[in-house]
Amino acid sequence: MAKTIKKKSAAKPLPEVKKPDSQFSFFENVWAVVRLIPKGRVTSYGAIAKYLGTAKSSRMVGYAMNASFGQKPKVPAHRVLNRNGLLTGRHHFNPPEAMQERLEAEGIKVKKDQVVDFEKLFWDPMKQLDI
DNA sequence: TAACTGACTCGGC
DNA sequence: AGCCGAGCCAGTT
Repeated sequence: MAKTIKKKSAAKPLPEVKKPDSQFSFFENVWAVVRLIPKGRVTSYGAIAKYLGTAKSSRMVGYAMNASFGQKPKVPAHRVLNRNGLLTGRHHFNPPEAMQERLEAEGIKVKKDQVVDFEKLFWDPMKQLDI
C-alpha cells in the first residue's frame, strides 16, 4: 500500500454465501490441502481455492497461510505461491528469506522471488487428488 | 456494531 | 500493457 488509498467495494450486491457444510473452518481445509503438497512441489492459492470449491476465495487461502504459523501439524506454507510462481508471501515468513531457503532445500530453484520451472513443479490438487 | 484489511485472481477498460 | 473493481472469510480496530 502506498500511493493512493482506495476504498474497496462501492456496492456489494448480494452475499449469497455458500455454506460448505464442513465441520472444519475454511482455514482447516486449506491447511489440509497444503499439507498434501508433495515435497519439492508447489501450488498456487487459486488452485487450492478452486479445489475447495471456492475459486474466488484465493485471497482467503493466502490469509489462511498467515494463520498457519504455529499450527500443530506443520503447514508447508512455503510451497504455496501466487499464480505467477512468485513468492508473494515471503515477507510474512520468519525470517523472510526462510521461504526461499526452504524451497531450495527441497530442490526448487528460486530466482528473484520466482520459482524456476514453476509450471513443471506445479502441483494441481484437482488433478493429483483427482477430485 | 460496522467497517476495514489482507500471502489472490480474473475480467474489463 | 497497465490499472481498476469485485468476490471471498475471518480477525481487528
